[in-house]
Amino acid sequence: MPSSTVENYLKHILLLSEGAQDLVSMGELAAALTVVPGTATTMIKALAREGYVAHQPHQGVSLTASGRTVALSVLRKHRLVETFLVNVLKMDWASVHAEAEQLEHAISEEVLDRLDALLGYPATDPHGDPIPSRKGKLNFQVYASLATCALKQPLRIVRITEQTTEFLQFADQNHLLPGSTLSVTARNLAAGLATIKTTGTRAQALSITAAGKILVEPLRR
Amino acid sequence: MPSSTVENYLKHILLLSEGAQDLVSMGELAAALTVVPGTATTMIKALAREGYVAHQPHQGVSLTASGRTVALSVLRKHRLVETFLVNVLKMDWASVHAEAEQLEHAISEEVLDRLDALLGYPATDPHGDPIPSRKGKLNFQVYASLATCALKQPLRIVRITEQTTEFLQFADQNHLLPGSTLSVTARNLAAGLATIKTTGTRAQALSITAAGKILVEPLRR
DNA sequence: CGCCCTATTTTGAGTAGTCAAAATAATTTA
DNA sequence: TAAATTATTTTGACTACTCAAAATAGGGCG
Repeated sequence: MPSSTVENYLKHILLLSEGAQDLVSMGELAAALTVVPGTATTMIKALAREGYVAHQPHQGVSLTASGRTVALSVLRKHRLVETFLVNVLKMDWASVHAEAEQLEHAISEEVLDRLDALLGYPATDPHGDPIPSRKGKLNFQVYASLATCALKQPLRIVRITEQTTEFLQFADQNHLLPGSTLSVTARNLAAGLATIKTTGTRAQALSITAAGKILVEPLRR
Repeated sequence: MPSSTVENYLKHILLLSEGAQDLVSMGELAAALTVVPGTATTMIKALAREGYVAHQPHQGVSLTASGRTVALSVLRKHRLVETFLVNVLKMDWASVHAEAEQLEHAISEEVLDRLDALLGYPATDPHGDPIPSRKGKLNFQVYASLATCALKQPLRIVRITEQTTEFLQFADQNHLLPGSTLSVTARNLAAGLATIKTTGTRAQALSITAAGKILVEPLRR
């Protein structure tokens, strides 16, 4: 049974390689785990010895099949726990990430399956992040973001790809939740700004960086 | 913030000193934690340095006020989690102990309070063990057991003081659950046996050891 | 092509927790 | 009271994880 440290390394490698399909560098991995780069290197060498990852020295790291299985199981736990905390315990959308970070390493598959049933087998967590299936299938879809989508088109928010309390609180206060509908009225790359208009509120400005973290799909496709 | 190892040491000291009010010996503590006695000694010296326990060398160990606070908080988490697993997730009465053993170290006070509310502020867990209050008050009551109670008196089971899966399954299969009513028809100390009669079933024999783990109160007092 | 900058890796050291086995203290028994 | 038994403590060593700082490797730029 992998330790929670090992689970964290594997989970973060999975998250960092989502989208970008090449190797995860020691630098970004160390930053994500808030350890110094040397620690990440040491740990990755140990994980490689145990068959969880493939390490190309000076290039980066990727998950093996066995590492991916572990990572997906942890991610499933994380996202189902978040869903439980919000939907059942009515906890604050923005604060459940830290809680789930702890619980994901302490919960058994047995408990998880019952939680899944209690929640009605949700496909995504409250932030719109897809929940891996019990068999380890991650329904990964490529969405446009508010930074890349077409202008003046009716959109629905499907996912917020940033879990910090600050960002989630900001999104909450500006009615930028999964399910909300809106459109991008203008975008100025030079100024780094996008202007959006949510249904029922007035137009507001948003940095391109923030806009890139909010994924959307065209309304009634 | 104490590590989960520290939490486990403190919790077990509390459990072992329940009832017996003198010091907890290194031997029983080490056995409860499944470590060798030398490990327990080393750890207890560290805990004493941090102010969680008072250590009388060669005598035993007891909790300080601060150690007791931590231990009660962990116990509260453990028992509320067990109650949740049984009452909400409908898990098996006999298997939830091991699950709670993990979760008790990963759950925050915030989550716990909401769980408490969801469960309707229960006073005991599914085994009849009292749940410490948020303020750290443990409603400790001295009950008779099937090994010590009066004969031929109508009784109600209030608590099972042994958490192993095997014992709980045995209790379950023989209708010896908290709330069940029964009476002890005979007892033979020499043979180490008690004969009990549960309402609606025929008489059955029980070892005095097992009987001592089932606490009861007289019916309609 | 060679130097420089940056990322990575290595080295040495520290913390938390554990065990095996030797040393010591306490208690029981004779 | 002394010897024997038993419990406890100490010692030395090991695993997992971490950091600080020195060494090294790549890639880009002049």
